[in-house]
Amino acid sequence: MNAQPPVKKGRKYDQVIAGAREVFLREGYEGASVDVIARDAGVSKATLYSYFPDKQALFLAVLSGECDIQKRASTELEFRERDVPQALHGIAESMIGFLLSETGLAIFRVCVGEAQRFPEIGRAFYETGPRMGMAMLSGFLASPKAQAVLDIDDPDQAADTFISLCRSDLMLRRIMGVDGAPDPAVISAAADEAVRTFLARYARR
Amino acid sequence: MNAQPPVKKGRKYDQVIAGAREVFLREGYEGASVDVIARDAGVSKATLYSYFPDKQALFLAVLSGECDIQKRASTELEFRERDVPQALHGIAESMIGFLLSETGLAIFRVCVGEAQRFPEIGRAFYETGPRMGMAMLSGFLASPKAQAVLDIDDPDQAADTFISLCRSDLMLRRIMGVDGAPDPAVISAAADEAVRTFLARYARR
DNA sequence: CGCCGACTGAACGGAACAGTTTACAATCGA
DNA sequence: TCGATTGTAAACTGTTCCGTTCAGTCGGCG
Repeated sequence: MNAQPPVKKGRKYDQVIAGAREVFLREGYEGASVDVIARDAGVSKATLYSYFPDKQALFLAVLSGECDIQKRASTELEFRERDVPQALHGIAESMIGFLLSETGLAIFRVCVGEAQRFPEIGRAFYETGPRMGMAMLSGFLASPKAQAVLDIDDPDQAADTFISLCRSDLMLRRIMGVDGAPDPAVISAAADEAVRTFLARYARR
Repeated sequence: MNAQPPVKKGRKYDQVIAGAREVFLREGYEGASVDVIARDAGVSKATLYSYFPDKQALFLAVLSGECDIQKRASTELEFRERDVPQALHGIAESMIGFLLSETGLAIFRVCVGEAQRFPEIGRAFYETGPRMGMAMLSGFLASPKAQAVLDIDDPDQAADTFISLCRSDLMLRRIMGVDGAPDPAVISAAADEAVRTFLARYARR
């Protein structure tokens, strides 16, 4: 996913990416037509094809950008709260919030749908998103500060458990279009529930 | 999803469905072409169109069938093990096994990809799959036998937690194509982990 | 000014696709 | 054996789509 666009000739590059992003995330790869992308980006098709050799390259460029965003979001998780349970609650809230956000869902949807056709996309999504988040969280769980309160042998396993608890029925209902946008109070309650279960398993006693 | 095919005229119906199933689950809705489906089903395109008015109806018929299968799988969960923790382990194993199976993944993938375009499919998947499984599990958790061992106020919430624990990083890696088919021992270990966390939260003490 | 690179709009070729039609063959009940 | 139902192969229609081409516009710069 590190293939830079061969040359960034002109000033409309960002515009093309933005339009493509919107259409691809809305329609998927097969569903998106290059004509629609060009129209949506406010750019002629000729211009679009001067930046990218074909539809697939454009798609990969868009997804690569989204993965970078995910990566940044993961590394910005805030562990420096006063209190370990509070820190966990904060992490759970921001994770759930991202998972249920329109953007987070759209990326997930497209990656699921296209991971077969473009294996590198599935890989890149996993590495920059869940894997990165897990690594961050695992690092925190292994820190002396966390270990003072938590009894964790396998931080990776524990991080997996924590994230799984965040990925609850709520997320499934959003993905499947059963629920609409979530109430912040609902997110907070879900985070609470996740932290309670996690502490029940891992709190020192 | 209850719209029956208008009439089941002839003997090739099942053949058509089988072919369509294979292609749709492999390629998604947009990716699947009717010509390929017909060829794959060993049937002429004219025959196909004598059973179904259009591609969309065929797609809905296939997914409707898959949902029925899911439903049956959910209702067949086995709760009558000697021991509650053993029962939970068995449930976790069969859930994880299904989630990671080629079939389970394919249905999930297609539903995620098409839930936008066909909202009723997202709904139907959720109701016949996760919702149904949750209801079964919730019923078990509320039963006197389980309540003797478990301290559960909100069985639905607890069922959600249990299922979330089953839907771990393992599933994500499968969906994203990072991992291949899972080793049964790995599934058993994941089930173990899920049950341990669940019991830590809900076991009476 | 005159030049040049970026961009446009529109058209086009060729392919794929959904769905229809037609002319013909297989199957089967009576 | 007959006739009706069911299926087939292949061509065909009309649309959509990707990717290319080209004549021409625009804005900046020497």
